[in-house]
Amino acid sequence: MSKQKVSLKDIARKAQVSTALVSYVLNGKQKEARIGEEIASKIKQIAYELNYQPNYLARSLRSGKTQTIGLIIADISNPFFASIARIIEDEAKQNGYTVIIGSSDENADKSRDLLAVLMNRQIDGYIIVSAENSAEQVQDLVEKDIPFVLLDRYFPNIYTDFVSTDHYEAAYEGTSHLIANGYRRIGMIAYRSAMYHMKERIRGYRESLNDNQVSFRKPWLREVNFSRTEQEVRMAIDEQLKAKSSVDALIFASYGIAINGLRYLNELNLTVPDDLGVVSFGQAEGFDLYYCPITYLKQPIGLLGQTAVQLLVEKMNGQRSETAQILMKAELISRESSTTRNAR
Amino acid sequence: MSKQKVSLKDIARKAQVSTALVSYVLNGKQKEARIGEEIASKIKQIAYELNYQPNYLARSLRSGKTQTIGLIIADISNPFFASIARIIEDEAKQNGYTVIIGSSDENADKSRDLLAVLMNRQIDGYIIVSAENSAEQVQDLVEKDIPFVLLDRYFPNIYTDFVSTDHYEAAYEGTSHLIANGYRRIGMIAYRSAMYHMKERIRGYRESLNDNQVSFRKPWLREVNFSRTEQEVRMAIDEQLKAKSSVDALIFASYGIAINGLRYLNELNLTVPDDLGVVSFGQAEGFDLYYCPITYLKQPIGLLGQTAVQLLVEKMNGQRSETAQILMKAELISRESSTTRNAR
DNA sequence: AATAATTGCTTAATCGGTTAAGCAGATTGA
DNA sequence: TCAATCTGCTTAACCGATTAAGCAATTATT
Repeated sequence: MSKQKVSLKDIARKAQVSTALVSYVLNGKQKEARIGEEIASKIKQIAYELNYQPNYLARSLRSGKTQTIGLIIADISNPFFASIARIIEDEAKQNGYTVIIGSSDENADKSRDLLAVLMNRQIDGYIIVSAENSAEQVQDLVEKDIPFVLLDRYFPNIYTDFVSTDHYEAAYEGTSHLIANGYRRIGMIAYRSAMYHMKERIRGYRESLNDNQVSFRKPWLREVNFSRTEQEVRMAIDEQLKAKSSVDALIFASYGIAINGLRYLNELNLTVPDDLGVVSFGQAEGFDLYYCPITYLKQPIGLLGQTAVQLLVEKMNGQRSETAQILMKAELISRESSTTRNAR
Repeated sequence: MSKQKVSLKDIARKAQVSTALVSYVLNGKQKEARIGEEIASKIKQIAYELNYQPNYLARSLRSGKTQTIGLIIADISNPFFASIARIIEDEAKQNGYTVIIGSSDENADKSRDLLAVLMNRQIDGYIIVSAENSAEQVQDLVEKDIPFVLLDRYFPNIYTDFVSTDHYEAAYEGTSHLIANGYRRIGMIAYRSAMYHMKERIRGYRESLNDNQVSFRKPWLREVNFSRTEQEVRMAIDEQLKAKSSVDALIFASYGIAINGLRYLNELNLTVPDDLGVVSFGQAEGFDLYYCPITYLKQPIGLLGQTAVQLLVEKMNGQRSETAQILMKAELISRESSTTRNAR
C-alpha cells in the first residue's frame, strides 16, 4: 500500500548514503563508479523492499530522451492502421519504447497540431503515415533533424527514410491478375488525392492495362473525395456501369472505398464475380465475410511496422546515418471475387 | 530553424528579467503576480518571436501531473476497441489530455506489465477494459487511490467507477428478438471466461429463453477459449448443428466469434437466415459486407468513450468523489440475418 | 618514507519549469 | 513624518533523477 511514491532520496536516506550512490547502483554502474559490495547489495535490497520505481519524467528531463515514439496515422479506427498500430506498439515495447498514437484524419492541419503536441512532449521520434499536403511538415522535421520514418506513404521529392508497400507494383499486379482472368474493361475507384501512393496505384493500374494491350477509357477511372467517400463511390459505380464500355471488373484502391463499394454492389444486386470482378486494396477480416471472398492486395503489415520501428530506433540511437528507403511487395491474395465464369 | 529548444531561460535572458517573471507572464498570472504591463507584453512578444514551446516534462515533474491518460484495452486491432480508442483519443484531446494505448491481449500478466510501465510514466489516470483475472490489479488501483474508470467490463464485487453496456439486457433483447421472429432453438457461442460481461450476456440469453417459454438445451450454449477461437468456434457450430434439437439461430457473443462463425457458415454453405438466423455482438463495417446483413447489438461506443473520459477527468481534477456506475443500453440493429422465411 | 594510485563515497550542478518568500522603492494613510 | 501598504521584480527551493568532479582514506610503488 505504498501510496507515496518512493524516490532515490528515500532509499538513500534509509541506506544512509547519498542519492548518487543509489543511482549508480541501481543503474548497474557499480564497476565504473567503484561502489563497495556490501553497500551495493544493501541498496539493492532496500530498493527492492520499497518497491522502487524510477520516475521517468525526471530521468527524461535529465537525459533529453523520453523513450517514446509518436505514431501519426490517418485514423486508428481503420483496420489497416489499427493493425499497423498494434504491430508498432509491440515492436516498440520490445525495444523499450512506448507509443503515443494520434489520428490525423488525412488532414494536414490536424497532423500539424498533433506533431506540435507530441513535440512538446519531447518525443524521441516519429513514425508517420503522412496526410495530404503535409509535405512541408515532413520537410520541417528533416530540417530540425528530428528522427522519423515515413510509413506506407512517402514523398518522391523529399529524401528521407521510408518504409512502404510498392503501391505501383501492387496495382499493376492486381490489374494484370484481372486481365489474366479474362476481364477486359477494368475500372478503378481511387481517392482524389495528391498523395504519391494513390498516384502510384493509379499509375500501376494504367500501365498494366497498357502493357496488356487494353486501351484505357476515361470513365473507367474515378476519383472520389475522402470526406464524401460514401456518396461519391455510389456515383462513381453508377457511372462506371452506365458508360458506353461499362466495366466488367473494379479495383478499389483503398479499404474505405472497398467497404462502400461492396455495400453498394449488394444494394444493386450485382453478383460478384459474375456481373463484376473485384480486387481490392487494404485488408480486413470483413472481406472474408463477403458472400464471395474478395481478392485483395495484402500489404506486409507486420514487416512494414517492424521495419519502421527498427529503422527509427537505429536512427534515434545514432547507429545509422544513411537514409533507408524500403519498398515492400504486396501479396495478391486471389480469391473468388476475381475469377471469371470461364476460369471457374 | 530553431534546432535548439527555446527555454524560459532564453526568453528571460533576452528580456533581461528572471525566469520567474517569464513563467508568470506566460501562464497568465500577470494579475496575481503583479507584473508590469510593458514588461509583460515584451515577454510575450519575445516568446512569440522565439516560438517558445514549454517543456511538458519539466512542468510535469514539478506538478506531478502529466496530462496523460492510459488506455488499456484487449487489442487495438479489434474494431470495437479501435473505435473506442478513437473516441477516447478525441475526447481526451478536447480536455487537454494525451492518450497512451496498451493492448493486454485479454491477458492478466500483460495487463499488469502495461500498468506498471504506464505507472512509471506518471500517468494521471486510466481507462481500463479489464482482462480476465485482473481483479486484484483493479483492487490495487483502488487501494493506491489512482484515478481510473473501467470501460465495457466491470467487477460486480469491486465498488468502483465504470461505464459499460448493459450486456445482460443486450443479450436478452437479442434473444427475444430472434424468438419474436419465429426462431425457437437458439444457440449462443460465447467465450469461456470468468469475466462478468460474458456471464451477463449468457445470463441475458438464458433468461430470455426462459421468459419466452423456450426450454434451454445444454448443447445450444457453447463456450470457446479466446486463444483458440477459430478452431473452437468451428467445433462449436458443428456440434450445435448436429445435436438432437439442432439450433435454428445463433447468437455470437463477441466480434471475434462472429467473424469466425460467419466465415465457417460460409464454408458449410449454410444460408443465413434461411438455414440459420444470426444475431451478433460487436460491430464492424464487415458485418455490412455479409451477403445477408447481420443483425447486431450496437453498443453506444461514442457515448461510452466520452463518458469514460469525462468521469475520469472529473476524478482526476478532484471534482467528483462519489462513485459513478453507468450502464448504457445497446441498440438492436435489426437486419436480414434474423428474419425468418415467414416473417419476410 | 614520500609519492602515486586506487577505492569508496559525497557534493553539487543540471535538465526546465513553478512558486513561495522576500526585497527595494513608490505610494498611501494617520 | 513615519509606518503601513502596494507594486514590480528577484531569489531560491523544488520536482527526481544523472553524473562530472572532488575529497578522504587506504593501498601500492619506488
